[in-house]
Amino acid sequence: MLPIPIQKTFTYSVTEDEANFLKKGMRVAVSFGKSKMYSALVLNIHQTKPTLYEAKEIHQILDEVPLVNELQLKHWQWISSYYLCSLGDVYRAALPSAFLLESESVINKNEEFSEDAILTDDEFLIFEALQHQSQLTIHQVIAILGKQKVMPIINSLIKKEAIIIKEEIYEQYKPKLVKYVRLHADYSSDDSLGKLLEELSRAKKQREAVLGYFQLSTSKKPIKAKDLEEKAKVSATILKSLVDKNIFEFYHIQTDRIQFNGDTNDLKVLNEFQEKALLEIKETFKEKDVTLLHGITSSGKTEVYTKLIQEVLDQGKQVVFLLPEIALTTQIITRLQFYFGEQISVFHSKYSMNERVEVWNNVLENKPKARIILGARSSIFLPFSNLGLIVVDEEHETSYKQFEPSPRYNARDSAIVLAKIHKAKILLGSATPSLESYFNAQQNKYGFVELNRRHGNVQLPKIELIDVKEKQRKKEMTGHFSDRLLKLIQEALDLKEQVILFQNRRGFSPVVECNTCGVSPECPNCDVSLTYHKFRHELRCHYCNYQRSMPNSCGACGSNTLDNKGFGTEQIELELTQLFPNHKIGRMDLDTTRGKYGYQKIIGAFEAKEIDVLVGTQMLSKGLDFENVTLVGIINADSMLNFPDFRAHERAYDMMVQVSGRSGRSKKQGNVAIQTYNPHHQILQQVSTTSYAEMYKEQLQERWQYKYPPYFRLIKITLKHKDYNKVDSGVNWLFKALYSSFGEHVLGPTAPAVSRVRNQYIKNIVIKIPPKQNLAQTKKQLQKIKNTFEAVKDFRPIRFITDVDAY
DNA sequence: AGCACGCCGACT
DNA sequence: GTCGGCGTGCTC
Repeated sequence: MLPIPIQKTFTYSVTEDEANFLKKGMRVAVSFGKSKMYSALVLNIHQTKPTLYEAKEIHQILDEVPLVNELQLKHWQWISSYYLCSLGDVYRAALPSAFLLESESVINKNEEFSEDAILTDDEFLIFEALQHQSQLTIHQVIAILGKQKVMPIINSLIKKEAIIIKEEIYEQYKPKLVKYVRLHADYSSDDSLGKLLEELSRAKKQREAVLGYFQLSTSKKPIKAKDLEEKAKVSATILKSLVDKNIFEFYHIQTDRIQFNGDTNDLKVLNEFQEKALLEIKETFKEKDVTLLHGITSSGKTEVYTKLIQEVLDQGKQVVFLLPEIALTTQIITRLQFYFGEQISVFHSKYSMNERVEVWNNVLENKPKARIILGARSSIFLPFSNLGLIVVDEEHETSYKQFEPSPRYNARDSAIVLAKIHKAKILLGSATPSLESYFNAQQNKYGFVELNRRHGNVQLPKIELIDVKEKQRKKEMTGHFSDRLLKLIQEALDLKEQVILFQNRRGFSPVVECNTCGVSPECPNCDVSLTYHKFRHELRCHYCNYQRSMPNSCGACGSNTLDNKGFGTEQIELELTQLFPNHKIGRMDLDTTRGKYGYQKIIGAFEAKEIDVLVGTQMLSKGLDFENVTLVGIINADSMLNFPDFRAHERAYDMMVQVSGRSGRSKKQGNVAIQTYNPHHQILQQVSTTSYAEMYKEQLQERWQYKYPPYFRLIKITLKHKDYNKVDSGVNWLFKALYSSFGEHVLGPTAPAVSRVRNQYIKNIVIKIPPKQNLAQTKKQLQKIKNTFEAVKDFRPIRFITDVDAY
């Protein structure tokens, strides 16, 4: 199997010795195509010689033991067939990139060559460069010649025997070595110490280093060079000179990059409701593999998880704890480490390549320090061998679904399959379960447990709807704030409590519009208007990251009457600094949380009460736990409700209930203020009374009526190409073909809200699959149609994206 | 996916 | 005349 999006697998030949050594799941380096080298994964070892071609030999075996086990391969196979992508796609997504080494061609000069005269100018240039540098990569050659097409020149040089080309692969993973110090064997006896110190009587610093060494050595642990330097306050040079004098010697030990230092504590005692929930979960697990835990915000789900995890650990099994977003790991990891200490490893995309390799290896070897994996969706690809439990926290989160690139898998659903493969149990937890999961629980497919008492018996927050239209009429709005919301903020601040304000849109104002001609500046690559970001005084496209400085006058009519319409987090932040000049305002959105520690910095500052009011996008809603927050304000609820998506209402409900849940988590009852133009909207009413069941019932009925999940399955097909006409004719052809197979359940073709992104035109078709229709069969049929589509040469350049369960 | 081969436009 | 565009086909 190769890490490229091709359906086929390839057969290579191995020697008998190699065949005896190789096992399924090991990687082998193979050349593929003209020059490329890939790390392929062994899927099968057989003796059937291919008839139509000569199998190439493998280049090298890369692993001592299989890197991927058979359970994983089974899981990958399922993902590939369910989500309609190639196995190669899954392989690529599953392994840390360090394992997927690719080759690069390098050229060396042929020492025997001397007839420079027969070389052309370009060829000579390269040959010249090789006199100074023993080796050149293709990229370097491109840079030297300043042109793209270099292969003909290189080929010609090879032909003239001036250079030699070879493929070089790099082992990308570098183990981290820590330098340790020990005393040279000559000084091992006790009486030699005095002698040694005497010898060094004139080298003060070196003496200190030796003394420091003896102080540290009392603990009998190996001594790190760094620790000694610190302890004795000496530099690395001093140590080096002692090594040169054969007094010390250095040695290295390979260590993991991520280490936990700290104590562990006993699990918290559960309150009676948590205890009851735990018992119920265990009860459901006797019959069901999947159980849904519906626990209202701040009900202490995490404590229930920890008990369950402990029991699985006691059976010697592995545990996965899935989180929708890395933003959450910071808080949860601290909480779980509090109990489980170094048994936890964390795994997500912001970890470096090397760190991920280490976690992978620790799981593969079933090391004690990787018994619990806490991580984002990609954690389901780790090489577990005896999984006992998977916890999917915030199960309703849409970020469990990957959209780009392929495989477009849902980690929650894939985890359910993974659990089944391991015969493990899986617990889905949420305060606002997804309709699909709740439906499955109601249908008795999943076990179902509720936890509806808040921790410490704090009451759910008081939710208040504020009618913005009314407030505007009465002239009681200051900017985007109603007098009521301002009063609540002031009250909270007076009590030295913290406030969270939620505005689901980043930037300053989404639309800049000319008041004279009504034209707004648009992105040259995408079909959207640009968003104004005040901080850098520029316009930015949120789809392709195009940016330009804010123009002074309208590009269409030239008048300087450009005005901001709508608003985002940045503007709210600005208004607040003006309204509350004596308080610290913070902002948390995509723009302020870039980088590995972006989240941590802001969350940390807020926890440390360095920030009084935190303005943010939906990031804020995700399970963060701040004990001093007593007010949550939703600036504009309507933008969430008027989203053209069948899940808009469900999501709006989730989001509002989740943000509300950030208020009043520890001692006193919190407040929530929701500003809206439409306070009678049923979803807002349901939010204000936290009536999940009512929302569920109503939404479910709509789903049935309009043929949506959980009743109907959805497959979305997206076509992309830079030529509009091409996409258009392609999509029409495709629609006809699909229609003749699936009839009225094919919807489209439609252009998405943003119909052009990065200069590519986009068209969608959605296939709805009725409950009775066979899924596998449907996918097969779809695959067939796709093949026919791609056989039309006019359509071939169109990107064809299939997204199963596109929600 | 990546890469070579092959056929057409605008430039040293 | 060639450089470089991308359409087409193939990779064990």
